Amino acid sequence: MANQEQDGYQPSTIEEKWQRRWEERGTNAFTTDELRSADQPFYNLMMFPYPSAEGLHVGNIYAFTGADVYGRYQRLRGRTVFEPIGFDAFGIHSENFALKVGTHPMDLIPSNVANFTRQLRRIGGMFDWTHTVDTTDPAYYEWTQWIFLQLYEAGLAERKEAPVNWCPSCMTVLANEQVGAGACERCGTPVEQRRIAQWFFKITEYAERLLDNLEELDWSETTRKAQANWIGRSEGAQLHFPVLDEQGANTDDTVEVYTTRPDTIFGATYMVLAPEHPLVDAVTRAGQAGAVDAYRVQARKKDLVARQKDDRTKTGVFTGGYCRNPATGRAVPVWVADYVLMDYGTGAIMAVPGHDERDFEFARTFDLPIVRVVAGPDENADTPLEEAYVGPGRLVNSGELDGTDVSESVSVATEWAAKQGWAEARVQYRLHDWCISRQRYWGPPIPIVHCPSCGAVPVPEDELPVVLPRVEDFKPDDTGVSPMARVESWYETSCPACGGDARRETDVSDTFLDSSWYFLRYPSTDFDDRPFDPEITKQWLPVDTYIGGNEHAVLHLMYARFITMVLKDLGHIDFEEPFTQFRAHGLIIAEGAKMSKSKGNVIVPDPIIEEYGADTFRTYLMFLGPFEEGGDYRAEGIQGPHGFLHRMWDTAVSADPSAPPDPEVERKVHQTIKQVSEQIPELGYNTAIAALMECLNSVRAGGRTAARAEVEPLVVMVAPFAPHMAEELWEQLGHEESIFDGAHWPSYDDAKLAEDTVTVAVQVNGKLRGSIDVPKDAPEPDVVAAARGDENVARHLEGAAERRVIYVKERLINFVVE
RNA sequence: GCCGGGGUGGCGAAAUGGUAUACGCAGGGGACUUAAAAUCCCCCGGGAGUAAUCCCAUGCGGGUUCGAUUCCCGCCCCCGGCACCA
Repeated sequence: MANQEQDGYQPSTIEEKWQRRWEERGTNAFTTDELRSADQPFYNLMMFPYPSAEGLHVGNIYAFTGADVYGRYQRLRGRTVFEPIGFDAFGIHSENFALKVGTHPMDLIPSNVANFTRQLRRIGGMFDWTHTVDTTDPAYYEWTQWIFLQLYEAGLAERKEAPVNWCPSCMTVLANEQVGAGACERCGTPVEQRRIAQWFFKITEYAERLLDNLEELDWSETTRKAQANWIGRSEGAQLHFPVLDEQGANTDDTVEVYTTRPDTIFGATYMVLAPEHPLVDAVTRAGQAGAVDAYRVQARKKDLVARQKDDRTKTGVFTGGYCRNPATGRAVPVWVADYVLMDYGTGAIMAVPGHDERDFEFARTFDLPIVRVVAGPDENADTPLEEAYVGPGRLVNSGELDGTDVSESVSVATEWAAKQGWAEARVQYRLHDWCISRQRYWGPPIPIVHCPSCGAVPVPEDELPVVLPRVEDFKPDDTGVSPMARVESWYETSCPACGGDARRETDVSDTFLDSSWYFLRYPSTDFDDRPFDPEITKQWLPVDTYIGGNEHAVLHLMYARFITMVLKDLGHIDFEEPFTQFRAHGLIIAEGAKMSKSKGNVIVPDPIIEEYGADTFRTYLMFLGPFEEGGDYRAEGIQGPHGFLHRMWDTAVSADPSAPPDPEVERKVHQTIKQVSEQIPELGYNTAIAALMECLNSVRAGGRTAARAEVEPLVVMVAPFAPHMAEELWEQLGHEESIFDGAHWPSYDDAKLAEDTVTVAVQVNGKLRGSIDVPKDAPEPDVVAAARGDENVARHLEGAAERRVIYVKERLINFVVE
C-alpha cells in the first residue's frame, strides 16, 4: 500500500525542484544565437518593477503572474517566448528612501534587487535571467545617455529657461505629469513655480503622430483614450487683435489669441492676458500700472494649488489698455487675470462672456458687457442671457455671419476672418514638451559639458558612460541645482570641443527616460558596444504583448512611444510603435478595501506562498476576477484553488494509463479545451480556471478513476497557472521533456463537442414553463410536439389562442399566446 | 464638469438577445474515521404553498422585442483618470 504522505501533492518540494531544473537546464534562457534564429518569436513584456525595500507586493505579483500565464500559454502554443524582467532602480523613490534610512542608494539597490530576484524566482515566472536589465548599471545607462545624445544631435533636446514646477519638499523640478492638482504627486506638497534652465525633449513635435497612431494600436480603449486626452488636440483659430494707443489708433503690437470658437468673435467684449504674458507692460496704462503690478506679484506668489483649487473665484485687474476687435472694429478693454494660463495657446484670450462659462463669470464679477451672438432654437438676438449659452443654434448680432448654423460656423468664420487677414486656422495641443532634467543625484548624468567659449557641448559617444560617482552627501538642497554641483572633482572637466576648462552638466535625467527604451535593451544585453543589436531587434521587436498597470497609461507609454518614433526617424530601428498589443491589468483590493497599512489588510505574499505554494497563489490570484478588472483578495478564498490543485494532482497520479476515455467525459474535456483556448487570449483567466474546475469535477464525478487520456489535456491547460505542478505531473505521466517544450496545447474536435441529446427550454409568453430533452438535430415539428407534451406546458397552453411559436434551434421554444 | 470602468445571492463572481445566479468561498446537513485532517454526497436569492407549482428579483424609471443582465432613452450611486486647456 502506497504511503499517502509520500504520494500526496507537496508544493514546496515540487516547486523547489522545478525552479532548480528550469535554471540548470536553461529552460527559459536564450543565447544570442538562439535569439537570432528563433523561428516564431513572441516577445512577452511586463512592466519592470522599481525594487523597493519592502519587496514585491501583491500588485506586482498579480501583474507578473498574469503576464507569465500569457507567456506560458504562447509557449505551449509553439511560440518561442522571450520573457525578460529587470529593475527600474533609478529615481526619486529610491533616493528618498535611501535618505530616509541613511543608506547610500548604491548599497541599498543591490540588496533590494537580490530580494526581488529571490521573490521573482519563487513565484515561478518564465523569466530569462540571462537578459536582465538594471537601469542603474553604467552598462545600461551608457545607452540612456546615448539616447539623449541622439535627440540632442537631432535638435530634439534643448535647454531653456522655463517656469517649472518646483517641489519644495523633494527639492526638485517636476514634470507637468508629476503634478496632480497643484501638488507633488510623490509627497503631496504644494508645488511652486520657478524659473530654471532645464533640458526639454520636444515631444510636442510628435503630438500629431502620437495621436494618429493610437487608432491602429491593439490597446485597451481606456489607455488610448487617456493618451488622446493627454495629447489634447483641439481645432480653432489664432486671431490678431491690434493694441490701441491712448488716442484709440492701432499700434504695431497685436495680441494673439487662440480660440476654438472664432465664430463668436462678435461677442468678444474684452480680452484677458495671463499675468506672465509679455505684452502686459506694453498694454498697461500709467494709471493702472500699480494695480497691475500688485496683481502680478500676487499671482506669482499664488502657487499652482491656489490657482487650480476648486475655489475658482475669478480675480483680475484692468490694464487700462484696449485692443481692437477686428470683427466689430470696436475697442475692447484688456484685463489681466490668472484664469488665463500662459502655457496653453497664446497665453491670451478673447473673452466671449455670452458663450463661455468662465468669461461669463468674470464679466459678471467685473461688470463687463455681455453680448449674445448665438441664439438657440427658441431664442432670438435679444433673448437675455442668464448664463453662458453653449448649445446649438445660429449666429446673431454677428454682421455678415448672421444666421450661420453653429454646426458649421467655426469653419465659416475662420475662412471669413482669414480672408480679411486677421486670423488663421490653428491646431492646438495640450501636450507639453518633456522636461527631462532633475536637480537630483540618483539618475544618469546628462552627457553634456558646458564650456565658456563653446557653450553646451555633447560628450563624445566614445566617452560614455558619464559615470555617476559615489557621493556620500547626495541630499538635495534649495539652490535649484543638483547635489552634483557640489562635487568639484567631478564636474570640473575639459571641453570636448576646444579642450579648455569646462564644467559638466550636473543635472541627471528623468527616470522615465530610463524606462522609455528598456524593452529595446533586453534582447541585446550581451552586447556592450551597442544599445541594441539591429539583427536581434528586427527579429524580436516590436513587443508582441505588453502587460502593465494603467497608472502608466499616459506617461511611460507615451514616452516609450516617442523615443521609439525618434529612433525610427534617425534610422536606428524600422518600426515606430514599440508595443503592438498593450493590456492593463486591474487592481487587487483586499477584503473589500484598498490595501493600506492602517487598515491592516496588506497582503504579504511570502507567508502565503510558504503555506500554499506558488502554484496555488498564482491560481488564486488569476481566479479572483477578470484580469483586466482586478479583484478582491479574501484570505479564505484561496481554499478553492488549493483544493482544486490537490484534486487535480490526485486525479492525475491515479489515472488509469490504459483505460479508454469515457465518451461523456471526453466531450466535457473537448468543450473545456475550446473554452479555455478562447478565454486565455482574452485574459479571461478567472473563467478559464472555472472551466478547468468544472471539467475536473466531471472527470472525477462519482469518485471514478480517470483515464489518462482524459487527464493529460487538463494537465497541459493548467500549466500556465500552476507550472510547477504541471511539470511534475507531466514527468510522472512518463514524459522526459519539460511540459513547456514537449507538450502541445490540446486541440478540440468539433465532432466531439456535440451532445446526442439537447435540453430545450420551453417558454409560454417568455416565461419558463418546462424543459425537454430531444435528440440532436430533431426536426422542429417533433420538438414542438414534445414541448406540448410537457404537462406543465400543456396546462399553460390550455384554452389560450396561440399566436406564434418561436423555435431557437436546440435551445428554446417560446409559445406566444393570448 | 469631462473621459473611462462598474452596480447581479451572505461574499468573490458567471452569462453580450434565448433556461439569470456557472465556478469558487462562507454556511447548513450527511458518509467514511477512535479522532482530526483530507476526501466524497446533498442543500443553499426572496416570498407563498404539504406538494405539484406560482409570484418577485440583475442600481432606479421608461422603451424596443415573442423574449432584455445584455440593445435604446432618461436618471442615481461607486471606483479610476483629467480638470479655469479658451
